Amino acid sequence: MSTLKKSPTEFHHGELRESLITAGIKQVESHGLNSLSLRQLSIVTGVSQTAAYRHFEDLEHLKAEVSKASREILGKMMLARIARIDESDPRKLAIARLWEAGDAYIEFGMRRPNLFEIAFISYDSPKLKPEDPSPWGILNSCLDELYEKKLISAETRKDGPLIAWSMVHGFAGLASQRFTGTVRETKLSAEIVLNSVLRSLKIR
Amino acid sequence: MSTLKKSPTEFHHGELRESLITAGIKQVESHGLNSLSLRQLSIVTGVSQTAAYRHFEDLEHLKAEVSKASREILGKMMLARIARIDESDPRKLAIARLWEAGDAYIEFGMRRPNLFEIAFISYDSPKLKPEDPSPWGILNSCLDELYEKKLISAETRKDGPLIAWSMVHGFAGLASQRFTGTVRETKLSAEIVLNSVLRSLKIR
DNA sequence: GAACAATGTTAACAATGTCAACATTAAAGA
DNA sequence: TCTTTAATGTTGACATTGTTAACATTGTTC
Repeated sequence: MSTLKKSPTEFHHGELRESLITAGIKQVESHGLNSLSLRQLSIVTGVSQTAAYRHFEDLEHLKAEVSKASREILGKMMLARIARIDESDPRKLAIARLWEAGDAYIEFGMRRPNLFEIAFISYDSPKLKPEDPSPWGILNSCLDELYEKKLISAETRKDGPLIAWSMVHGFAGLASQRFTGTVRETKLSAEIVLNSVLRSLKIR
Repeated sequence: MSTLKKSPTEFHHGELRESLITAGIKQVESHGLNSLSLRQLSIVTGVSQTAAYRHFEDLEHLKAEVSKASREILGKMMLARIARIDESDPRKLAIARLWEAGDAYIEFGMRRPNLFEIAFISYDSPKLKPEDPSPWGILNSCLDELYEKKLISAETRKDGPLIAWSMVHGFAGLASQRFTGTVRETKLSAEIVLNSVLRSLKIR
């Protein structure tokens, strides 16, 4: 277990900060946000109860880092879906990228609700620099591309991120809490929502 | 203080359950979700540390009730805004009702972010019956009215709740965390979002 | 190689969730 | 009315956790 190793010596772990965040992600994903504790995390990682305090000011800062890591996972999932698209028509490609990015966002909310929860819970108290690539950044790239390909207006380019993110984020949040019925229903609902996003952007 | 009184006798509080929920709302609103504790709540309410256990199975169940109470507050705010509308044209009235309901929802997220947070945090573990009137119910009433007035299609009546709620809920959540800049900007953004909802519903 | 910074450990305290045992009151049935 | 019982509240106790202080070990720098 990489989370258990202490390298290079037995005393110094070597990558404790990263291990703690990784263990935090695992813990939150499998047992929920409330189960996150500095002590248990330290022990699982193979160090003493208070070792984490050498890397995080307090529990809130640790949570903020796990939150950021969750958003990074989400960002990677979005990029992975975008990379998998097979489409030669540049216009269709631009639209497909927005669609897949949004669908990946929704899938993340459905499949990993606990990570989605911590990803977007008030995490700005301990100030963090925006991760790269962030979901917000990816969305803006998609809209940039749509604008370059003349598929949306300048005004829509300006308001689009707000509209698209609100809709997708809102649905993902509701779906992650099973507000929207079964998974099968949610799949269909996701299509409705994504189609509605495209309509809102008034794609030409 | 109603939360402190023990009636009718000194031993029995009389309305402890309601007092605890009310105190919980206050506590969450002013000091955040994490500050909620059974012990402190009991003491604030004027009873012993463990009195709350006669009314709530555990902390999670107490949270679920505070969550439900928060949604009820939101529902009342939406209804209050709807009731304040002065509009004689039935069609304009129906549209205004949806607008005001959505705007109240967004305002709730902005002005009372801590209540908004607990209102829509995974609260379904301890099963609860839907409160009355729920935000979801109010939204559906608005769409019913739009449909009766022939302002939206049957299909939109079906998909509308999902679309409208996703958009408004998503934006409210983002706004409650100041993702969208200053309050002034948020006011403008709210208009953009609500206009986008109306466009998505393809009002005739 | 010595001084210093970084990292990890141990011990301790307060706050909290929770349970068990007990006390008091209200409610219901004789 | 009186007794029994359920509902409600209290006290004491224990485990877990966040957090700090004091101390120990290791890596780094001059």
